[in-house]
Order: sequence, then structure tokens, then C-alpha cells
Amino acid sequence: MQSLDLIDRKILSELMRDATVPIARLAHRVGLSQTPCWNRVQKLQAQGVIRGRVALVDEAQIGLALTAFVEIIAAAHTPEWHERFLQALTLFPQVMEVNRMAGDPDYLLRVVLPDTAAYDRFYRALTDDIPVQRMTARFVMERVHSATVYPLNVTSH
Amino acid sequence: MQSLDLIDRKILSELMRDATVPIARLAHRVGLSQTPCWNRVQKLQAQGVIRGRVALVDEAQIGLALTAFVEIIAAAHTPEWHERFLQALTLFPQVMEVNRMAGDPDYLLRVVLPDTAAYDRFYRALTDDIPVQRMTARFVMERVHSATVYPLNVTSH
DNA sequence: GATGAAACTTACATAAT
DNA sequence: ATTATGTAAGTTTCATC
Repeated sequence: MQSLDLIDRKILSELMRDATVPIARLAHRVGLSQTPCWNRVQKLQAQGVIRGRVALVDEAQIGLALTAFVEIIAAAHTPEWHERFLQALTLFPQVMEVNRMAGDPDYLLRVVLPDTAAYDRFYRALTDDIPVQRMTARFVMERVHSATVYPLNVTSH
Repeated sequence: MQSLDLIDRKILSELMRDATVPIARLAHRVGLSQTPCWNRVQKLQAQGVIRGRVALVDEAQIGLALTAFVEIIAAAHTPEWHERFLQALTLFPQVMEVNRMAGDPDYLLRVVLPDTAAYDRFYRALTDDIPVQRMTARFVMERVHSATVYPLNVTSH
């Protein structure tokens, strides 16, 4: 199942940067001809290594200027609570990311919102749905850096 | 400069989900014909609302199984320290995200790594480059949810 | 904004080496 | 793996309404 050689990693590096590059140019960059390059891309997609190709949008320009990291401690350390909690979160599309953590806090959420008033509404709505022991927001002042390109050991570039 | 009407938001919603959709189908979905839809997409790209189209890759399948959120408190609250700190971070491609926070901690980083040993190397290398008052890692046990589709008020779907 | 079409580029499949 | 070929499909531009 696993078999990412150097060329596969080069392909992924290119496509993580820019998924609009034509196969012919991609093939040239990774040192292959078109056919095997195309086959590799198809395989990477079939394997789920490439999960999809999406447009990245500037949050600020669509009115989502505020990012909050929200730390949550469970009200009860039971399977039922976790289940209910995750179920409740599905109602909030502003929750972009849900991470179950190794300890304190139990969950770390990344939430995008128009402003702090929207965060307060989110806070009330969520705690209305599900009891929590603690829910603390840490607000982002500035997103200094944001990447979607994972580091692969590719010497090119 | 700002002018995102309903149709623009529908276009963005679609492209955030799947950037491979042909213009003809996209146009149909948002209720336009091909040419004006194409013009809008071009404009959104020129404006920077669409920052790019990228392939999303499964971290686990490329050997980056560990995500850490790293909290950092500055050694000195001076412009020089912040400058040096951000400069130092550019050397570490495993740092996917750098957020300057509203207080404690000063910075919150998202870092992707193969394992905890790699985190330790990162910790040593960074603190070797730049003094910090505190650097604490919070490890992710499970990425329960991860989205790249920002919520826009689009009633379709 | 819609339509239609031309010109060009790319994707995808297949076959030969 | 490469090269070559061919068709379908998509993109881009440009008329016209």
C-alpha cells in the first residue's frame, strides 16, 4: 500500500503548491514523460494520498476576519459525552478544525468568525447544546504564516 | 474593491469544495452561463479572493503522523525579538502555521512531524536559534475534523 | 447579463518500442 | 519507462444580442 518514492514526493510537492499545472509541465518538472506521470497522479488520487483539489480563499476578504483557537475540557470523561460533543459541533460550519488532544485541553478547535460578537453567539449556542467543564478562546491577532505544502524531502526547487 | 454578491459566494463555495469542476458545470450550478461565470472566477483570482488552487494531501500517508500545537512566549517583548523569531521560523518547513495571539501565549504554531523524536529535534533546533521564555507543545491525538470550506451564507446545496 | 462559435490547450486512452 | 497518436473535453477569446 505504501510506496512513495522520490518522484511521487516531487509530484505531491508540485501539486500542493499549485494544482492547476498541466500534466505535461508537471511531468517535465519531475523528470518523467507524460504517460507515467499521469498514471502516478491517478494512483495517488485513488490511494487517497491526494484527498482533493480545492481553491484556497482569503478569509479576510469574505468577511471572516477573526480566527479563534478554542480549548475545551469535557464535562464528563465518558464515551457518551464525546459522541454528543462531536455531534453538536457538526451544526457549526465555522468550526474548521477539531483536534482531540493528549490531555489538557481535551479538544482544540479552530474557528473562523466575522468578529467577537459572532464568537459570543457561537459560545452561547455551543454551550447551550452540550455541557463543558471549560471553554476558553484564544484569539488570533495576526496570521503570520499559513502553508498547505507539507515538507517532503525533495531537493528540487 | 469589495463586492461579493450571492453568485460570487456560490462560486467560492463550489471551488472551495472542489476546484476541478469545469466552468460549464460551475456556471450551471450557480445559475449563470459559461462566459460571465468564467469572468467572475478570473476576477476573484485577480482580486486575491481565490489565493490559489492546491492539492490537499493526507499527512499520515506521507509520514507526517504527528501534529503539535506549539505555544511560545517571547523572551523579550521587543520588535527585534519578534523579527528574529519569525526569521528563525522560515528555516523550518514543518511549521505550517504561525499565529500571533492576543496575549498568552504570544505565538501559536501548528507543526507537522513524523514523530515525537522529530519534535524534540525541532525544539532543540529552534531554541538554539532564538531564545524563548517558554515553549510548550500540545500534541494532537486525533484530527477529528478538518475543513477548507469556509461558511458562506449560501442556501444552495 | 446570454449565446454561439472559433482557436487553442489539456486530458485521457491506446498502441508501439 | 518513452514516444506517438487520436479523440473527447475543457479553456479562453471574441463576436452578437
